[in-house]
Amino acid sequence: MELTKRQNEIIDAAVRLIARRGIQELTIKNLAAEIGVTEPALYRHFANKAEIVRTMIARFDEGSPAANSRKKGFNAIRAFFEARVEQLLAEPALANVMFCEEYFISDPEFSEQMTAMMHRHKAWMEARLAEGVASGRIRSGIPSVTLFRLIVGPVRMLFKQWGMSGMKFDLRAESGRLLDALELLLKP
Amino acid sequence: MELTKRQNEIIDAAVRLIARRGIQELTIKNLAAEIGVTEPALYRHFANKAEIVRTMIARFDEGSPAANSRKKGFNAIRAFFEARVEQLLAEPALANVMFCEEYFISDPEFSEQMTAMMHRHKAWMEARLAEGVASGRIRSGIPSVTLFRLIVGPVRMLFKQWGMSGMKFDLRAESGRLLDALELLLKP
Amino acid sequence: MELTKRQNEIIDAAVRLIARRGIQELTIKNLAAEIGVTEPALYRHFANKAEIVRTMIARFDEGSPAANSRKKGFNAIRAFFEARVEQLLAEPALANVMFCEEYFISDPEFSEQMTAMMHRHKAWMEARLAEGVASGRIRSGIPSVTLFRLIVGPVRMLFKQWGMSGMKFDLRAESGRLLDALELLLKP
Amino acid sequence: MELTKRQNEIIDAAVRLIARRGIQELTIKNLAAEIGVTEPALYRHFANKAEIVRTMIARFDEGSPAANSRKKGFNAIRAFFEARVEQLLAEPALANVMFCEEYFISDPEFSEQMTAMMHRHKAWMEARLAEGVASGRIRSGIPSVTLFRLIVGPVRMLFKQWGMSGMKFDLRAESGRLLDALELLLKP
DNA sequence: TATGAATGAGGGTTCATTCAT
DNA sequence: CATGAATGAACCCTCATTCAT
Repeated sequence: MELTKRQNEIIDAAVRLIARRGIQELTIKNLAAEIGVTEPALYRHFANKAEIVRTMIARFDEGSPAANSRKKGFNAIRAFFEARVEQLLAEPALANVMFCEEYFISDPEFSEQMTAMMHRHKAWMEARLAEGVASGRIRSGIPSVTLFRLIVGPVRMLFKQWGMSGMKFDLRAESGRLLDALELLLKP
Repeated sequence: MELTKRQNEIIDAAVRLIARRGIQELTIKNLAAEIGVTEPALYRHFANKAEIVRTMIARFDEGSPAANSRKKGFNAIRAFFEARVEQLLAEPALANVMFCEEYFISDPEFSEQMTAMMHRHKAWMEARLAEGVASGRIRSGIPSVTLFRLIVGPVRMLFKQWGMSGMKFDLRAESGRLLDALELLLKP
Repeated sequence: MELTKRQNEIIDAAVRLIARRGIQELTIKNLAAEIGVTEPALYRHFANKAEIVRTMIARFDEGSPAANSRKKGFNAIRAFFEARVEQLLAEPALANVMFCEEYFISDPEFSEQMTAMMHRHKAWMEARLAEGVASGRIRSGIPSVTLFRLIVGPVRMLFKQWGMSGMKFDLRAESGRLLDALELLLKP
Repeated sequence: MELTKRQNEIIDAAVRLIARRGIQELTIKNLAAEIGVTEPALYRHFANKAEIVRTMIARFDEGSPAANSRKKGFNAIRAFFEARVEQLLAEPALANVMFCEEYFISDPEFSEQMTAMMHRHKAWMEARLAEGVASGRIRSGIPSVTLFRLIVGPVRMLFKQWGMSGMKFDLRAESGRLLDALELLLKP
């Protein structure tokens, strides 16, 4: 995804706006004011509001950890989430963006994009889980979709709580505890 | 919470609307149309839109499992979630309502209400977890907040996936598998 | 077509607006101002601007001369146009409305409506022309579509000139001369 | 009228745009896109949009038949319209441009230009009609303005129908029939 | 209890045009 | 000669809400 400087500025402003004031305040007017231009100016850089939001989601996903790591099994999963934690600490506003999905459910284009993203993540994670099971580091006998939920569910909840709490607790420490517990529980 | 017949009708309609068309479509106009009255009619029964939403959330929580069960430890937690599953199967539209929290983050009154609800649930669950640890049926050594996330995170994710998938999979079976897995993993 | 009092007021205002300031000035804002209400008020009475324009055209056509006259042949045609002249004299603003067709060409719904109207008029007139030919009062040998153009073309041009001139000449007298000439020329 | 190559390109694009998508779609943005330049580029060649439209109308009129023909009376008129037919067949897009007059009624500058054009045509045609009456080939007794309408009205209607029908009928044949009929009817 | 009519505020978007580069 | 970026004004339309009836 190639974005111009201005496009990135706009996406940044959108993220800030959502973080500070909630998704409902993400209006073209507020966005323009946040950057210091008039509303029509935004339309030189994006065709419409939907495109801004879609780009925001895509850019967020692109900042996603490289899957070409050499790690395997649970270690790869841990690395994935640790990278996500660093991403959030670097740009805390993202925490609130992560959970706007429901807002866009009615828009089929968003739904499609979000579903595609989710499926990609799920496929990747199930591959890592399979590696773990194969190498005897992760229990067998639990359906892979259940395993996926057991891991991703708590992590998402943690990220969300951190965002909703106003980043008031130590995300790195808490996510460390959570991943340790997960690793422990999943051992055969 | 005492609601008149008409008030309940309105809340029902709101739930249906969110379920079918998403939170963005919950407008006074659509709500009135859904019931078959004009917009001002709604203001005879609720002071404003915020009150409708607040009442909806509260009513949803009220349908929450009785805490006065005689069960203890993980059994109580399992019973809690099984009751939630039955509630969802009885009124599937609720699945999509459960996850509108973000939408209301910016409104301090909603935030307060939601936070209070969450804290109540958390306190109750930590008490049950403590019982489980005491009776030796649940591992010790994991911080209670982490335990809470490990349990509630996956269940919430399951409910959400069910709602977003259009109720396309067998919720009772999947939640059974999830709770079995959780019980297994949490055993010392 | 049943229109409420307010709907008729709105259509009247639209006609006045077009007459005085041209089709380009027919905006929701101007229309609302012309009636003395705010813009959203219009949307209680019409779904959108297109519906206003479509209703305007339809109402204009409805004021069209009764086809159930007992007259036959050219006499019926003459009566038709004389009635149109009286309609225009009674509401001169209509003259400018008659010729906005091009403006709406791009909108398929308008096109359809206009085409249907035109076809109806044409069918009626060709029937009258056939009567005239049968009774020997109108020359035979000229294709009916050509005859139609020979009659309607000049009349439309007259109406348009009257509108564009700011109603500055005696429409009744000029249309009398035109119809006399037409009758004379068409005689065998 | 001296136009640069680029100016002619712009006018051509304007004509195409109106022909294909209607007068409402003649925007600076669409015009620039049609040529493949950016919007400000157009302002190197024309002072503003009004000038583009005015030039378009003027160029259309310039392509008008030479009045210095040696023909007289109805023959001259027939030649005039036959030349117009050939002009339209050569550049069919013009058909839709011919009838945008109403759109510009509100603009006094356009009105003036259009009125001047019309008056010129009318004066020329009345001179030809007078020749015809003098030589006994055209009936006398019909006011010249009425005669003008009787001739120009049907022809304009034919051109317009051809444009609106998407050039779907044989314009040359139909105009031949129309002119034949006119000549026949106008004979003393 | 409900309605018809209205409103102020604001939504996203497009317009012709300008200006520095 | 053309562009990228921007703008003021205006567009149509929807929002939650009010008020007289």
